Amino acid sequence: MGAPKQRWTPEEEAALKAGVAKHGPGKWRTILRDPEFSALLRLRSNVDLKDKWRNLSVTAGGYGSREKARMALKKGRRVPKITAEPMDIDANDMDNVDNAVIDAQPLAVAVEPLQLESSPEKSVARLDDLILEAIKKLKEPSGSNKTAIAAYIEEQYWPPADFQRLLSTKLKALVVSGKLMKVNQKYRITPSSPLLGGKSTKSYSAEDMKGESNARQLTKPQVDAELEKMKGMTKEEAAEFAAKAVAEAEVAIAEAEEAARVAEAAETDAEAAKAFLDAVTSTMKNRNAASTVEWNILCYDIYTMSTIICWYINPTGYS
DNA sequence: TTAGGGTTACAG
DNA sequence: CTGTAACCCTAA
Repeated sequence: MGAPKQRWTPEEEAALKAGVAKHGPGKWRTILRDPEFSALLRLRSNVDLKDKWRNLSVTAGGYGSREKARMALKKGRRVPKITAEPMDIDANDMDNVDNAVIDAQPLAVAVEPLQLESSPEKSVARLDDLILEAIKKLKEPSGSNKTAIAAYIEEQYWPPADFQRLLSTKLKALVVSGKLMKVNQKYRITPSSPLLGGKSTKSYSAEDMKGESNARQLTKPQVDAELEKMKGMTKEEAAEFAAKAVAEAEVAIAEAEEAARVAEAAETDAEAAKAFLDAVTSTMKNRNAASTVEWNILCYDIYTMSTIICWYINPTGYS
C-alpha cells in the first residue's frame, strides 16, 4: 500500500555518486549524515543507498556482487582475461602516488554516456568540452558560476576524484586563453573569439584547446592514427601503451613546470596536467576493475594530455 | 550497519 | 513472460 516505488531522481543519483567519491563505497551511513548530501538523500536510508549503488554498478558494467553473468557486452568487446596482469609499472615510475591506499575498491566507475566504441569523434569527453557544454546547456544569460557548472557536469558524468580542483584550474586556464569570460564570478563563452589571448607565447590555444564544437579532435592526425591503433589493442597492450604515455607525460610535466618560470600560463596548464595525472595514476592502481571501455578512454586521455603538454613545451619540434 | 540473497513492482 | 529497479530479510 505504501510506496509505489520511489524512483531515484538524477539529483539523488548524483548526490550518491558524489558521496561515494568523498567517503568511499560502503560508508552509506556516513554519506547519509554528511550535511552536503543529507538534504538530497533525506528520503533514502543507508540500505537504499547500498542497493542503488549496487544497481548502478551493474548497469554501468561494473562487477558488483549482483551481476548474473548476463549482459553480453554488446558488440565484439571481448574481454580475454580480467585477471590481474603483471605489468609492473607501479614500482617503476610512480612510487610517489601511494595515495591509492584509501579504498581497496575503485568500485565500478560509472562511465555514463561516453561511447567511443567506434566513433573517434564524440568519444572522450574532456573537461574543456564539458565546461563549454555545461555553460551552453545552462543557458544563463549572464553566464554560469562554478557551482552551477560543477553541478551540471557531476550530474551528467562521473567526476574524477580531483574534480573540483581540476575544474577551478581549467576554468582559470580557459579564461586566460580567452575561451571564456569571467564576469562577477560567472563564466560565459567568449563570442567567437578571434586570436586575442593575453600571452603572445600562447601558440597552442588555437590548436588544441580550441575548436568550438569539435574540440575533441584537437590533436593532430597523428593522435588519431594512434587512437586507431589503440582501438585494436588488447587490454594488456593498451596498459603498456598507457604506462609509456604516462612516463612521457611526467617528463613533459617536469619540463612544463620548468617553463612555468617564464610563462605564467604554463603553470596553470602544468597544474592541470599534474592533477589529471594524479587521478589517472590512482586509477591505474586499481586498473583490474576497470572495464575495457574505461581503459580506452583512459589511454586516450593520457596520450592526448601528454601530447598537448609536449606541444606546449615545443610547439614546432613535437612530432 | 553492511553485504548479499530474495521479493515485489513495473516496463517492454 | 522477461529484465530491471526498488525494496525486504537476515547473517555477521
